[in-house]
Amino acid sequence: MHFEGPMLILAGAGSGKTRVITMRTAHLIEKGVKASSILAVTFTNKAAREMKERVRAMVKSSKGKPIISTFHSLCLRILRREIEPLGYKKNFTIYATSEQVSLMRNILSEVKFYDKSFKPEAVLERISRTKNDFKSPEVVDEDDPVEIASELLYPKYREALKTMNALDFDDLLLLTLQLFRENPVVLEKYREQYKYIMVDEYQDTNRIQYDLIKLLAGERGNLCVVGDDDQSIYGWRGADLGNILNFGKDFPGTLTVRLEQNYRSFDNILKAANGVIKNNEKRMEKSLWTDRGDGPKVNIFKAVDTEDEAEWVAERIAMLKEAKNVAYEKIAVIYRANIFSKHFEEALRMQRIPYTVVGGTSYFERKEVMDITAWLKIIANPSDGMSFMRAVNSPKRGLGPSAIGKLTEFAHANSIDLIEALGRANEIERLKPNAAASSEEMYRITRHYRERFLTGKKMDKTLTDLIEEINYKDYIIRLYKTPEAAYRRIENLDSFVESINHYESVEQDPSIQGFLETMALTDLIEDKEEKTASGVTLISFHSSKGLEFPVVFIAGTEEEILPHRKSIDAEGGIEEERRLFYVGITRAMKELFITYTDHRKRYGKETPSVPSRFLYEIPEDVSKEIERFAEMEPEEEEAYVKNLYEGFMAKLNK
DNA sequence: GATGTAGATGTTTTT
DNA sequence: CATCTACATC
Repeated sequence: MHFEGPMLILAGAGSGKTRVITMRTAHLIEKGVKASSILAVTFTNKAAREMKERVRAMVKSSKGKPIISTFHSLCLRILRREIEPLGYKKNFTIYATSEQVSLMRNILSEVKFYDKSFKPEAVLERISRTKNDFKSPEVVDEDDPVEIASELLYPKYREALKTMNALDFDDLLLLTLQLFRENPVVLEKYREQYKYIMVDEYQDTNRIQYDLIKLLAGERGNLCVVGDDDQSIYGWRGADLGNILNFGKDFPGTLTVRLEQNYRSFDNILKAANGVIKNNEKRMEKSLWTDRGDGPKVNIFKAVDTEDEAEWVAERIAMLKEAKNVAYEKIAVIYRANIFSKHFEEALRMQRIPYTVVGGTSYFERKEVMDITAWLKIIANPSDGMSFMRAVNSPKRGLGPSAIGKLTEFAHANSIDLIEALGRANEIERLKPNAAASSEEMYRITRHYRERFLTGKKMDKTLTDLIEEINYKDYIIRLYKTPEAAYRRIENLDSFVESINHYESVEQDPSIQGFLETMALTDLIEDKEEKTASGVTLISFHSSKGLEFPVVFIAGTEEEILPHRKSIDAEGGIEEERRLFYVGITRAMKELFITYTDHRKRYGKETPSVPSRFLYEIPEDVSKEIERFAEMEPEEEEAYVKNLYEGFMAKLNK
């Protein structure tokens, strides 16, 4: 019901965070606030989508729609309109991670810095941190060669992006901030537009996001943030816990509300979670409670090794299904690193239990999708050099390093982009006739499809024709030896064409650029997978945030895994790892199993495991260490033995 | 351009 | 141990 002025809602896990934001939005509109002057910012597309749906259900459509958007989409929308004073053109391209990597690789080899110790990824990570913390040059660690190199490489990287009229993810936020700082008139315009601002998952905001929000809220200070300091798990990505801890100081007159009632979990689970998280020093005192009753105790199981751990989890899942008829979809296995999924995949396959792995390679990181996207990108933004290099090589079209070198030189000398250089290939004297012909051919293709994408409809047909024209499918078939592999790739391509079709049908004003943006900012496969996902969920702690499952297994609760080896010495590392564990525990609604091993193979070597220090923080009266056969109902045991037998048979058959 | 191989490396990843 | 990558060799 809060109306104006700054507000902080400390919302514990399962306390109805999203509900609070949507209700307040509806309430504001009811009080006469214009819907379009309300801005709600989230981190994920999923959260934004969910919120949109809930608001739509609560607010009459005649009242208009509030702006509900992720940080990145919001900034993108602003930059599309306002970027020119910053020296970019409006048709800029967004570079995804892999494109950043190739660009950095180029830069490294150009500067002759190319020494194996300089991984483009490491340099980029460093640069990203510099961008996000606004880390000033004086704090450079002189002993760290990557840091020193990054100082040198950062300007080159920026410059390269700018000539290609491209932005990386960080730039979306950074340039928007720069725009607001340098351009009071523009800032004022957006301040007038967004009079009521809400931020979800505030504990995950980084420095830039904080500055952006603060600038937008301005004097008015109608800022309402929702978050849980105990669930801040993205410190390594620049999230600054200080943002939420100091909110009251930053915004005088803040009204703070704590939501401590949990509507998700049984009490024993909550007590375990509270017992763990209270050991953190850097937090705001709060304690979750529930009126749901105790529920079963938290089960802790010690497995012999990783294989045993995975098998036990799989058997236990089979048992839950058999004896209690728990649907697989209600069960999740949570682990520290994605690499651990394979153990569980194997064990579940053995038991013939269906599962879905969350995370891993995303859709637009797939080669075939990226190749075709590169063509679309040079069509939308001819300055995009990285995409040009990619397109020209997939499939190969008679333009090798030497021809491209000459083209680049020519483009540079005449201050034109590479596409234009292709069209004027006949003016380049040293270019071989074959290369010149290939150039003109490629020029013709890009021109032709640019024309069609700009004027015509049926983008999916145009795209299909483009794929045909460049003989892409033949190239894929040649590239992958087995027909199955090639087939899978072609299927992916078809679904890519399908997604452009879908895009065109839902968008009011579809364009090739709009499609590329949707692609860059949302994982196109997201919606699709959400509907088809079935079976047991295998997921990392990080990805599990925001989700809930009736039954949860937390695996690998050992020193050097949770807390992870690399975070033990890091500043604040242990506390963040503890929050990770806390997030995992609070995903469980009814039953929670926590496992660890006696010994496991590490880098090929058998090593004894040490139970995680966090295990000892779970109060004894809410947990129990269970034995293989212990605490089983008779029918459970029967099912268990039956499954054991079937699992054994499956192994034999395999 | 395909294939083989030594050598390095081993977290989390909202966009 | 398993996987990736850079580089050599055919």
